[in-house]
Amino acid sequence: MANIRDVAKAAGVSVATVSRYLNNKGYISEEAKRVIAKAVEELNYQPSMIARSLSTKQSTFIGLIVPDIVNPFFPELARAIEDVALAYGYTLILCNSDEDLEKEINYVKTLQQKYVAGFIVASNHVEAEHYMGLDIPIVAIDRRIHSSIPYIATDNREGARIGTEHLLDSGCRNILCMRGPSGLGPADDRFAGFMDAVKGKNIETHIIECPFHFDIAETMVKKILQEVSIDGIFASSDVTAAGAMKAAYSAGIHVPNQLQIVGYDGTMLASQLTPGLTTVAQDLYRMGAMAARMLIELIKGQELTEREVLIPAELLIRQTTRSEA
Amino acid sequence: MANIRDVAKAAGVSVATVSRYLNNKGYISEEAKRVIAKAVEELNYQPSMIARSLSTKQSTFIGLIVPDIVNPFFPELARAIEDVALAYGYTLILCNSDEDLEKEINYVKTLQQKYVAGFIVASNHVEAEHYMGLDIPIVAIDRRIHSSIPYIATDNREGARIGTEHLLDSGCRNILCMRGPSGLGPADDRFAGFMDAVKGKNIETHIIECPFHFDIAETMVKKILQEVSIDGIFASSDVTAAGAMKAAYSAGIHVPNQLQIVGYDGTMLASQLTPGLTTVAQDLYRMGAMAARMLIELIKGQELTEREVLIPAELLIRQTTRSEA
DNA sequence: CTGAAAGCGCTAACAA
DNA sequence: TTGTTAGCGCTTTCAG
Repeated sequence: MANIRDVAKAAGVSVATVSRYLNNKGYISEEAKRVIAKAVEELNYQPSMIARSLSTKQSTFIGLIVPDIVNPFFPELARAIEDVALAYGYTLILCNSDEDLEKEINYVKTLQQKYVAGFIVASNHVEAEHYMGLDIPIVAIDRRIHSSIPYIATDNREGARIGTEHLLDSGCRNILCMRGPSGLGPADDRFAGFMDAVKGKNIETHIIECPFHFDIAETMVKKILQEVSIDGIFASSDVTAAGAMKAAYSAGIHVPNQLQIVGYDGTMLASQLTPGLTTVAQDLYRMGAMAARMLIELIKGQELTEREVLIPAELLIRQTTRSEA
Repeated sequence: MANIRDVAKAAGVSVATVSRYLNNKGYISEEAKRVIAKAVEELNYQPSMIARSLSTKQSTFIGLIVPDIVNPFFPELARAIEDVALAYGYTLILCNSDEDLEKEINYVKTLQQKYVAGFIVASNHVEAEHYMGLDIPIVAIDRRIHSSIPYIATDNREGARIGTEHLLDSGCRNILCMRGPSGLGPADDRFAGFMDAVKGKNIETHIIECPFHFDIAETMVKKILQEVSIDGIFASSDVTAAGAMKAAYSAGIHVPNQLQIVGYDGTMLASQLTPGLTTVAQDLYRMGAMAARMLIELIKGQELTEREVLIPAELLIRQTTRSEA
């Protein structure tokens, strides 16, 4: 591959001029532009980003750290981030942390060595010290990792309130809340939203804590259905809602006639289940795109107008609830 | 951040010696090793991969090009690739091509500028010329892009045969085959496998071509169910199978009592549907891991023992079929 | 076994 | 407006 010197030679100018041309910096005569453009074209020249990075100490890589891309929550996020990154000339590095602190720290180190321009992190380590002394811009997504780090998420509390209220409006009076792992920010917020909705309403509630896992959810709900009688379930994820649907099916309980269910997340899964799952949808794409935009502003040294942004959730009514009048 | 010169100075040796130490190259006295190790430790030194890349013209980035990471087929693949990449010291760059040739070409160019060590491509452009003159190792996954490019996929034909045969074994005699887009390698192969299974067996078959899209599948199947009478469906993806399940539900047709369905892919979706979807599972993780291993061998300049590998598919029997004796 | 020095390709003063 | 040149941090001959 041709390098900048070849281009300079071919165009009969110095490398400095070529560099200026490439970066639109400083004055260049029209004539110079012309010859350089021609040389670039002829040699099919493409500047080495590596050399540029070494020289400027900047790069066009963005590191995305997620627990596991296989979790259906993350691909859409990643997609959005990738889209805006691409638009701004950045490329995305994908890292799966498995919620493993050591792995995460390792990644941060590795990417630092590779001069990443910034990080977008969906992680939940409270002791996020390894991000602090980094002097690389960071944006936290979905989960707040530190007060000093800009953060963007869905308004989980309000979303859960809306979802639960829908259950109430649909006639449920005896509700099971499948809350997510306590200590996990979004799970706690959703649980709070659930409580907001039922408080003082003379509703009988049952609370279980259930990880975001299909099989476990199915098992837990199967057991619950034998023990108590309920007419509604608020699950704090689509996956656990799907587990609940299966448990109901096995128990011969008809959804939504005997039991109504609302999920949370608005993933594809919810729309592809039979019957279609009513769910509180997060605008994942918007969330990812916004995070990417924030990060890029940070990278460019701009001040953020908002350091914490909450994106509203939206109720998607489908067939697991019967919205009565 | 400290650089190699700082380390050399602190250790009282030359940078060359430090470099040798870092790369385990050439002879170094035990004494030198000791002092350098100490200096590295004290300065918390981490070599700059960028500088190293510039010098060696190699990098530790692997580019993964997929149509869309949101398609549930790809995350698991990406995960596997990332896992082995990480194990070998590489990091993964994620690229969504949207099946758009221009976008794909652009990515290839961009990553070339960033000195990627190799590509893993899941794409289906027959005119894959832009990959040819690249002198960067490439491995194709799921879809064959060129005879000169190593390729790894599931044995789709055999998988489809097994899935269809299961329908036959379960008593179906009147089968709808929802084949994928013709011209697409895997879709064609699966269709061929379906035909292999039914040929000469006095089975009534109906063939429709259906993109891998839930809503479209649902609509098409709804229509079919009104027109003809069938007792089995072979869908060539889980998503379309899910659409078929929903169509059956709307039509009041019981699955599996009146209609049996088998999907293809073995995604999470299949296991989370109610009833659980019988499906032909691809070992996506294995496929991805193997692709990554092949690529890394290529990067290291080794010869591949096999340039084309087919991974067997496995039938996962769940509740949408009634395996009779 | 070790060190000096010449690059890798590009950017950014500084001079002209 | 343009060119010269000194780095960026590391690798790699080539002498010693």
